[in-house]
Amino acid sequence: MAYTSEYPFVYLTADVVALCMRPGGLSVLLVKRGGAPYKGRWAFPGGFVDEGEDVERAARRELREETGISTRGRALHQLGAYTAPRRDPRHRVISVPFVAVLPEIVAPTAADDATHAEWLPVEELVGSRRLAFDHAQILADASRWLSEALERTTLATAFLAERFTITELREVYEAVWGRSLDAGNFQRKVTNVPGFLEDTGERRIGGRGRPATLFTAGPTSAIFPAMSRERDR
Amino acid sequence: MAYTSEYPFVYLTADVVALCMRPGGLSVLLVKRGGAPYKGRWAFPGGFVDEGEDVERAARRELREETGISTRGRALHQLGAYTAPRRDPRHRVISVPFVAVLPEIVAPTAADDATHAEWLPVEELVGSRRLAFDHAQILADASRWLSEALERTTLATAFLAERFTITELREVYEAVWGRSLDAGNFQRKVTNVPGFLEDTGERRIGGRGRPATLFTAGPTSAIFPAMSRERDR
DNA sequence: GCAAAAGTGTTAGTAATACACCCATGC
DNA sequence: GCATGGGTGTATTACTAACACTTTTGC
Repeated sequence: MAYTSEYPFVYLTADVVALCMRPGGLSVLLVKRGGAPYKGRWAFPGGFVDEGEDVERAARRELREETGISTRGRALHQLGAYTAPRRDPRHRVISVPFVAVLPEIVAPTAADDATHAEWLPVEELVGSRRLAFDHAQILADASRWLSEALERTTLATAFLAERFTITELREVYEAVWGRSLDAGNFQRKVTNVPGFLEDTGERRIGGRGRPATLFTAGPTSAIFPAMSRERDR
Repeated sequence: MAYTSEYPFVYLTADVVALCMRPGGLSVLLVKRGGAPYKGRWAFPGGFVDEGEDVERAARRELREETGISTRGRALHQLGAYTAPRRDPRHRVISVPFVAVLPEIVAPTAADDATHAEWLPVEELVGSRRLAFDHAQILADASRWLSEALERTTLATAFLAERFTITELREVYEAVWGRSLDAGNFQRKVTNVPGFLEDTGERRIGGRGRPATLFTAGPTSAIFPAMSRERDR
């Protein structure tokens, strides 16, 4: 099938910046490129949007096809659009990346086209030249967006299993913000936001020290007043 | 000139949501569409991005061509990308809108293709069906973005002339947030943010009451702690 | 008992709110 | 003087930050 046009056009791709917490810290799901351009570099799962296909749907489809990971029931956040004329050396390709926050569960499966997918720590990638296209910039923008989202929304719970402790929640904040938080003050803050956390009445057993209460995410998505990240900027 | 492709493609447009303060409140610059689709409805200035052209540059160019208004030296903020498959009934066209905040100076000139441009109050447009394409959604998103930007950044000064009074600045906040603010507390807040306002030493003459001090915008772009918009959400 | 982790109490400091009140101008 | 709008003072309340302290478990 061939397409013709009297005017200049562009190709449209959807990418997924999938994030989760792993022992090495905040990590992002990447696939190693098997072909040109940027062969051998890492890139976000993603690909061309089909004719008539919704961009967010395309992002979910590409993630599933390339890594086997499903985002059913999870919100994706559109980061914007990356449109620089030469970001892809072959054609003008514009990318609409979506951020997906996932709990640490699923290992990616072998990809469909002989590439392979892996979780890599965000911290090791930001300054490096290991990412293809403008994906280092997209990752930096995703990271900044996430930091700000954690201030005003309850998104941090999306990194955790259905039931979690307040310490696990605090560790998400500490990993994303790159600083330690006072455990006592954090406890008080999050439990005083109505609808943020729901007490299950159960305790986590088996750890050292006093058993922690298990919570589930509540119905609220906004945190007011915001979690405070720093005194000055 | 004709273009061919073996894969589905899209057209890329850049639009400008130009905002300014007018007697009727926060207003947006619109052009009346002279042709199909949506003939007779209002739309943001904008149009197709040229081959190899930067999207932001295209936005500035289209605004200038259609309304005569220059955005030299002013920051544009990319709102994201609007990509729904049927947002334009003719072809798949994706729009990258940019928000421009302008002082109340320039009346738009006659447009280049027999359409005409006008400033219309945002408040009258949000619920109405007077806008073409998905521009009502884009305007709502721009309005929300602006409200949030005024909390954390010094963007409000971009609505004002080079020299302005604190009351004029407060009126910007009141118009965007749709609520009145305590004049005394507002005064204290903005003057205590280092680098927000710079005292020119001059006074506004000719008004009623005590003459107000004239300020210029300072070098700071972030406000910390943020301006508070409301107690609860 | 002791270490470890969860969770509470306490105090000080900072900022937002409400509103009273003084200041400087035109008329 | 009086009205008008600019600007400051002050008390209250809300939240954050620092950190001491208590609770509850495993060993």
